Amino acid sequence: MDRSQRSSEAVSTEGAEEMKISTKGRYGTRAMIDIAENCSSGPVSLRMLAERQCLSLKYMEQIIPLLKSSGLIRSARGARGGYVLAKKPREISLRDIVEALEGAWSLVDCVDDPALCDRTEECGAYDVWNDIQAAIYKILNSTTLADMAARSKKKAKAAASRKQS
Amino acid sequence: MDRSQRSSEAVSTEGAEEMKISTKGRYGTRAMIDIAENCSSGPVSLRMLAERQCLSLKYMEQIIPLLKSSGLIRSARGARGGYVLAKKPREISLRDIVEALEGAWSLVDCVDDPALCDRTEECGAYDVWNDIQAAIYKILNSTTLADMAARSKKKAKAAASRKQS
DNA sequence: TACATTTCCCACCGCTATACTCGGAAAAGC
DNA sequence: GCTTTTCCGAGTATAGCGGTGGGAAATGTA
Repeated sequence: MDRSQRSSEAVSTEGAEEMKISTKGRYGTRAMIDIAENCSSGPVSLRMLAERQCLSLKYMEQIIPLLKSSGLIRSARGARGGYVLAKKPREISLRDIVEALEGAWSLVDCVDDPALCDRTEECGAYDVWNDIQAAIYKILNSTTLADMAARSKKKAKAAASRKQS
Repeated sequence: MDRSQRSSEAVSTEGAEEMKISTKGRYGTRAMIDIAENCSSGPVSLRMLAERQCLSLKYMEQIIPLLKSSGLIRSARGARGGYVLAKKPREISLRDIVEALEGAWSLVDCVDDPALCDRTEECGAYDVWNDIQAAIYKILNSTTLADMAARSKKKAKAAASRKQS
């Protein structure tokens, strides 16, 4: 039980964890924001990223490939290597990111594939699930990495000036 | 492998089940709609409900208590017993139902309890998670059981007339 | 050329939740 | 007294979550 190298956010183990964005999704988007903010001066290594974001390096090594295989980032191996964005921050939506990390997703299966449930024709709840999913996707689609990076920068600045005063 | 008594919707076992409304949530709301539609002529038994909705009786026996302990339905034991709504359909929101079934819920923990993550002050993603959660709750709050029951009835009628023609 | 850094790959692990099934007791109407 | 019903507590198989750990291969730098 070596607690000296505490990593990440102290995952809460107390009940009812269902229907959440997983750490994969959250850590991954944080990684994307971090890369967006730091890749202007060359590739960002996972070591630095994990340190800055206070995340487990080994765990990130597992998450990052998902972003790469979806074509959101590119990698450079070897010393001074790391990751860079594959597109402009404006052109990467949060939906791209979440979908890369958590897979194509639906709130309930029957919304995506009505064949799974022969009751959609008579189900009074179906429409609501559909509405909720649409609302989520609307936000996911309209939020870009550029938006989030800007927000992050703004917050950092605000925090800094608060410290100074 | 007794497949003679096929129940429910054939839970898909193929990957990526994360971040969904669970069967508890879905079956439970369907149960509520069914009770709303059928309790005018006396309590509805789980046997009938499960049959109509094509759900496992034994599984429902486990889900229904959640709705009862949250005060959404009342029970009558013994023969001719069953369940009735404890309030008017107008006064039961989908949020009440989902919360009874899945527990108090948040998309990501730090949205509900910022103490869990000391980075909310600088996290560029936090606001988005918050927005999404708000959008979901807006729909959950504004949808009532009466709405869903009405929709269900309308759909059933449409289906029937389609069959007739 | 040696070396440190970095991505990459694969295996393993404990834990918890999901989605059930099963058996039986207690209540209540007929 | 019999059947119908709720009620209660166990047990179970499977899979995902959230990691850790051990290396191999690439690639800049001294």
